[in-house]
Amino acid sequence: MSKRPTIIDVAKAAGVSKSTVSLVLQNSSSVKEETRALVHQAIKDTRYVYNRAAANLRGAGAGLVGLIINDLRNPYYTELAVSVQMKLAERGFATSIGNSDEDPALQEQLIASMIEHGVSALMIAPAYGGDVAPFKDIQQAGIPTIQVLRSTGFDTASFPLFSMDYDAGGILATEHLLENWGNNVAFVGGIETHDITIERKSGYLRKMGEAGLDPVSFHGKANRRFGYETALKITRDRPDIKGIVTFNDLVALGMLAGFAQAGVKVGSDIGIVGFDDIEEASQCFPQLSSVRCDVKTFGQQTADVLLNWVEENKQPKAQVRYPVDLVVRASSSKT
Amino acid sequence: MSKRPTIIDVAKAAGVSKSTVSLVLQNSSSVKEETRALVHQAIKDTRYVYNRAAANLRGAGAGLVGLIINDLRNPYYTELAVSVQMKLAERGFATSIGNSDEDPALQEQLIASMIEHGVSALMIAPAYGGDVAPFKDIQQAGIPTIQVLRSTGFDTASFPLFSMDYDAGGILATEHLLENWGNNVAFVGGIETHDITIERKSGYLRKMGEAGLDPVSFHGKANRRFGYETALKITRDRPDIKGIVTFNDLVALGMLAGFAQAGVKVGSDIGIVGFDDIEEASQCFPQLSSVRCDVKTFGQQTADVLLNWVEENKQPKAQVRYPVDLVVRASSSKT
DNA sequence: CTGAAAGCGCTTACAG
DNA sequence: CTGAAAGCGCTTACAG
Repeated sequence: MSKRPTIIDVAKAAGVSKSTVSLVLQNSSSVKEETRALVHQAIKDTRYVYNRAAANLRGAGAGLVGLIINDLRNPYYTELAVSVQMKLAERGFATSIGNSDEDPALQEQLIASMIEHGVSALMIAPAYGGDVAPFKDIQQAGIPTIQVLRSTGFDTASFPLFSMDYDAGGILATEHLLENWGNNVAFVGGIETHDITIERKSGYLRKMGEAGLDPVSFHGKANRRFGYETALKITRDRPDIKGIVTFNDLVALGMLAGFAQAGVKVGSDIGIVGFDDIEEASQCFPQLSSVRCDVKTFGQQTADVLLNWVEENKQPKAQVRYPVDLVVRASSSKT
Repeated sequence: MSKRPTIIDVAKAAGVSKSTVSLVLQNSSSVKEETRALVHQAIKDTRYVYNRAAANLRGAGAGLVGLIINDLRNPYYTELAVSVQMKLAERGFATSIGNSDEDPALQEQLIASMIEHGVSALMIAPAYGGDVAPFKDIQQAGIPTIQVLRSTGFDTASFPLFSMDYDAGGILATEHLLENWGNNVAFVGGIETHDITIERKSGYLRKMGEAGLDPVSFHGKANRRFGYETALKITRDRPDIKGIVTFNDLVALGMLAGFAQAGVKVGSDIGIVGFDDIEEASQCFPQLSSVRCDVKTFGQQTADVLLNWVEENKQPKAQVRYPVDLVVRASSSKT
């Protein structure tokens, strides 16, 4: 009741030395099956709980992985965080999480905190505009770290970048709209200078260029509100635009609301394709066509890669891009 | 480069003993200002990083708080998790997170993991149907723990319950619909047997009872899909229903899509009130009336209470309910 | 206000 | 296959 039992208590109860208990705890193969059973019974009897702080101090891994996300409220990143956390748990690791809220200063603080806590590895969807200093600290601490879903133009040799083939996604969306909704196709959403916007827009720009068409874009925060406002603006100022590729589904969903408000029928008056294919895309009205970025599978596999790096010292490739595809639904199917 | 510096290295650099360094690290008031400055300089020079594992082992708090959520993908809980995590970070605590995915077995595993990691406190939005065993373990480990947003009928003396006044919310929503949309008001969503469903429905049942009306309910998972399907079903089978209180906004948002699909105009043919007032409620079309449960403020304040429990040993009250109010928007304003 | 000493609960070579 | 011993990097009384 009073004190947490230690391996010494377990050792006494099992009638072995504490080293043996430690070995059993680590699933070492050099312990007789019989002894192992004895120890496990003693663990139950004493209600022993492993003390990771002590183990960690002595050099064992902390069994904790840090996950830092630029915007955890965005369902795309929520899904990433959940799939990563659940995969880590499956492999026996706890997850320390932090939302940097797109703020490099907060991100720096989170990184420092996680280093202090001795995380075994780090996965970061970075905020833009940060300093390199915290990354230097990570490097010095020797913590395996993967950047995900957003490039910051950062050293990918030390910090591999795992992302999606956004460029291909932009091509698919643009081709589809050009074929079905004529030449006036616009790109909506995303801060113009961010690398991820450049990536998600590149396919659109290329396709428009190849077709000899002038690209039109509306840049801004990648959220519902911006989509909503831009839908109203397009209705008012650019009724000639008939096809829209959005930076992400959130923007597209906001546009759905805006066009509904304005009385424009999406799917017959105008075609829209989102980006990410979050769950809601198939559950709104009209259902939203979207570039499917299967972030759940992405999260699981990337977590596996990171853990393999930790456990087997297998350093991943400097850059990996997962494929994407286009899911066509009512928002871009002429009725 | 090779080895992480320790307080001994810092002590050498500063020309003091390691005890003094430790004292400075803990902001003890019994160190001369001059010495303190010396030590801080040495910390910078040596690029020292505090080793929490060692501190923790010696009895200091881990500086880690565990957060276990039944459904982290639900935006209401995402917002809770984010606001809690950010408040904890502000107060110098890291957050270990786990999504139990409504699975009591997973929840049990997460609790075990967090106890192992020596969390200083725990906040749990519980899954239903769990065993008491893991809670016994928490109790034995003496970890301050608050249950949030969902009651499980569990011992609130040991595990205080912080939630919202759902009952009052149900009353507000029902009164509003009864006044504006006639007597045929239904309740939609939520698993019938869950305590939280009973709480969120209680105000509706009472108001209907007082008005001498028969309640009508459609129970099921609290998600968009169920809302969508129920909207189609109501259109087909119960066109007499003119007002709807939903279990949460997700269900209401699904109904918006379903009614749009069916050609029923929400806000003129039928009135809907959601529950939670997640951000999307004000960014969909038509905008959704909702019972506002300010989960962001709730999360921040509850995190503060939990940390005060940890740091000042102030045990919170057994049960606390935050007030809610009704936000009326287009979905229930007759046009 | 600061230093010397003990000890937190583990893991890791090293013997046997 | 198992035991005795050292030590990880801190904190905490206890002297001075």
